[in-house]
Amino acid sequence: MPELPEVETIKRQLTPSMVNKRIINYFSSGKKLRREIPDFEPLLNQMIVNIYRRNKYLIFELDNYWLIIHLGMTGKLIEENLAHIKKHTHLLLSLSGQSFLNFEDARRFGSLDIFSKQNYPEYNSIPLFKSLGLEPLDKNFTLSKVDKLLIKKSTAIKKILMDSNIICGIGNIYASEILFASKVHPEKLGINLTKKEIESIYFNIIKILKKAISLGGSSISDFVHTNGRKGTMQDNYFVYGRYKESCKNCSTPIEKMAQGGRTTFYCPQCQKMSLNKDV
DNA sequence: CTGAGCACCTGAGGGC
DNA sequence: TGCCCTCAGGTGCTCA
Repeated sequence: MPELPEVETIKRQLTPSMVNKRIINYFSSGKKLRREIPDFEPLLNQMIVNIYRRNKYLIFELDNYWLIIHLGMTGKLIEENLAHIKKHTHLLLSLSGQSFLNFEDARRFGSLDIFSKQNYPEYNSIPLFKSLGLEPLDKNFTLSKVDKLLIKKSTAIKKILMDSNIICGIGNIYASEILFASKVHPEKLGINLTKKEIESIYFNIIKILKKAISLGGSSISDFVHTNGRKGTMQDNYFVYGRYKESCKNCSTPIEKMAQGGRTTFYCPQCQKMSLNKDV
């Protein structure tokens, strides 16, 4: 479910209300998620110092630990005033100030991990983050770095955009939207992209992710904010989920195809496969 | 190195 | 009402 804008939205909503609160109790379903879940006992009496995001992971910095949450496809983090264990609650944190953080995940593709700060003083040294690529909203996400990464890959650009070891946080929705905005065919190989195409992709990554964040992310079926409300970026899609609907730019019916087991949406007119590399 | 296929799960929606 | 099928914002593994 959630891509960078959705996870960033959750981070921004949780930060003001959770930071400086103390974990005083917890409930764990004990069920296996993407991985076996850890023992949460060490979290007791830990203060939430800060909350970060890396790729699609939420990172809770505690006094002595890092609590790492991935929402998978259907994960939710809901703040509530009552302890309410629901059908798909996997972790319920009881916090000082009579508030509760409920992690629900129906499909269980998410993950919960704990690392000690003694072993990993900086969260970037945690194994989960070791091989991750560039953060699109960081200062060091530069055109020249993106150019160097894309131009050497003989892989379809859609798959490159979704590879978090190259660029972080772009999933199936935003990859399609970024390529439409950039007028690049999803199957064009990295090595065949022109300078102009790379530049356009670079700027549209930033523009579209920021726009999605400003709209509170996309709510298609599962994603909700920490208060249960929905984001509105889904009303602004140009291609995703618009198969056979007319292109908002040229009225051509939107096409879809499979790439790496995921559905890619594109406009066959606006995103023609240009074969020449240098124009 | 590359891509396709599949596996991990539950739930929603369509067709009959 | 029920069954069977397909599909879904993610990731990571095998195999050719």
